[in-house]
Amino acid sequence: MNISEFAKLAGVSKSAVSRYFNKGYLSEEKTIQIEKALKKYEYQPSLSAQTVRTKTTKLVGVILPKLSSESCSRVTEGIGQVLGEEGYEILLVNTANDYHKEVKYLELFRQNRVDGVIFLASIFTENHRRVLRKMHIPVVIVGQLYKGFSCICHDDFGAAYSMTKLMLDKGRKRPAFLGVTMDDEAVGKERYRGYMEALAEKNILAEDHQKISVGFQMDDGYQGTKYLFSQKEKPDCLFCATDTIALGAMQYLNEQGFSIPSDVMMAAVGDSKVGKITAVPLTSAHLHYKTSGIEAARMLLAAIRRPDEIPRVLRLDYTVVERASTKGGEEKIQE
Amino acid sequence: MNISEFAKLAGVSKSAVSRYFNKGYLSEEKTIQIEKALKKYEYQPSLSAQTVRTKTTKLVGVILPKLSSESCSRVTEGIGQVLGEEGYEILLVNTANDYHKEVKYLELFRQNRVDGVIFLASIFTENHRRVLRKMHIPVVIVGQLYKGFSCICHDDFGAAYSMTKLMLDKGRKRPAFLGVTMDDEAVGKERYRGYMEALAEKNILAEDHQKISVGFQMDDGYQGTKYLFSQKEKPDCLFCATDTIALGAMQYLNEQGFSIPSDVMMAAVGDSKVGKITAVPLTSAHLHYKTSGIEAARMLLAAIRRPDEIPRVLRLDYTVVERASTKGGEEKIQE
DNA sequence: CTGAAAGCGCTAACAA
DNA sequence: TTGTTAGCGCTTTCAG
Repeated sequence: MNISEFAKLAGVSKSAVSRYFNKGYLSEEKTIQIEKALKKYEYQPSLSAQTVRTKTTKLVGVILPKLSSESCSRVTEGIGQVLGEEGYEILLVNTANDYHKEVKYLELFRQNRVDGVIFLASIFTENHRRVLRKMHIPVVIVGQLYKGFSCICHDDFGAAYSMTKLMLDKGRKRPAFLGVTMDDEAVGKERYRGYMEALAEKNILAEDHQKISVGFQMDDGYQGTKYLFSQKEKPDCLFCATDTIALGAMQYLNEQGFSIPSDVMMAAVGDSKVGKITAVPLTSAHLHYKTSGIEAARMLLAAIRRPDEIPRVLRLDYTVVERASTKGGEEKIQE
Repeated sequence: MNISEFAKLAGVSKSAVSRYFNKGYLSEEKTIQIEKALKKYEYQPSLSAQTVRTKTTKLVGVILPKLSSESCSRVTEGIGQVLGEEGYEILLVNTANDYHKEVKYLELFRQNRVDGVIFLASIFTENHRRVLRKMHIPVVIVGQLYKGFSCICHDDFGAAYSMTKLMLDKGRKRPAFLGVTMDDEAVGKERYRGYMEALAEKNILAEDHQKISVGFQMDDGYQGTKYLFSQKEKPDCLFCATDTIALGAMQYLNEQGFSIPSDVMMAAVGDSKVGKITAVPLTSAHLHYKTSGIEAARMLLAAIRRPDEIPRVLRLDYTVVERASTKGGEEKIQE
């Protein structure tokens, strides 16, 4: 049923019906008439027809690299919460870590599909920059800092710094670093910088064989740790860029009979669910993923409503969550 | 830029442009003309205007109870994969376990928002039934069997049966059951039935105090186990309806000094990532979540293309994954 | 094969 | 306040 048909049934004009749904001027009499008809015929305006006229879709595109990752799904959960309250819906695309697809979907959204885009970013290429510059709808980037755009990011530097310092403050002298590609500014570079800063403060030198970059999977952490512990001087504490990587590291250390935290202290960033349930619970910097989603949605909505707003950056703080992997190992040092 | 403007720029008629994008009859000459203009002006047809005319949105609504749950995100991943290949996109709504919202979104989709709906279901109420009956677009239900609708589901009965039998076959005599609400047909009722069937085969009686229904969280598993082990006769094996619940159970058993599997064998259903990394890895029935998403998307697409197709049900098999929580505990019995 | 023209269902400017 | 009317950008007859 369309608006004309329904208007006739309700005994009012098309405009009255339109005004009813758009909260325009309407006498109580007609309002009641329409409401009565509504119960009888259950008419609903066509969103696409509305879109053709108003140029707004009430849709927000969300681009993410991987849905079945705890951090991404929590961010998306936050986004959905805010958007839902405001009558917007999520158009979700999962790029499965394919940067090619990221650009493709960005271009797709550039049509008239959505009113704005939230982009859970990992790595930026020249292609990203080019297509992002050409977007004529608001975009908010989550998880990375990208000059010239509105961003919600975490304090990756601070989180890594605190985690490393926590271990060094307990007397550990031979730290090792398990990170990810430096192409990832936030998780790769910033967390590396934080680690290095903590070492510098204690005048500890970080030699190349005490650092390694690996992939994001558990097994990458396993292999990386194997490498780090194949050196003649064994590390006495290990910083991991993510919890997942730390899990792999733990597995290797367990297999080799190292005890955590007495032989090797461990700390990571992310504070995912899994870190809490390992045999030795993992010390980690909690990142407020859901909050980042909530704030991203708010920021985007604001930008949609006043399109000439200048870009802004919101950096969310982290929370140190100390668990057994760095606790009570101090004595060992005193031996 | 709209089609008229672009057509003028390209030196052809609106219809020619429309035909170009819809693969209608068009001479090579005009095709080339349009392609040349396309490079220069980067015109893209408006999807909403297309929708007004064609009544198809190229959008599929996905309703799920919780995004940050491994099973849901894996299903959604599967859905996205198939849909992406076919040029459809996902309109995602997260109901946060609010059945009220499920119905609300179902109604929302009933407008002209989407071409079809995939519904990751948990509990069915009379409201669900009512609104589902009134949908005039195809719907596929995932994870539950619901008479009269197309469904993709798992063999919950079989999975629970196999897991329980696995433990009983190793000589365990005092099983206990940690399940969820019977309102959930699949996870609650079916897995309970599977458990009971395995017991019946061995002529083991299941007394009320050896069974309990709890929530879906880890702590619910913890509390439930506390109850089960507060009885005078301690169970020697424990079936859990989900891995998450089993994790909570493990935590309690560890704290109480029970050893797994020698004192208590454990098995669950779901085979989530976390079960692999616990101190004692968890035996579980692997459910093919991603596959269920893939098949749901395929089924929905088929229904969209031939709307008078009759409903069908696809039941996916499970895979037994035996890990340490049921291994090597046999000796204990022989004592 | 092509273009003109009608119309999808809606909103908004306008005059009443 | 209200109804009439002119489009929004597109697809799809229809006649050529």
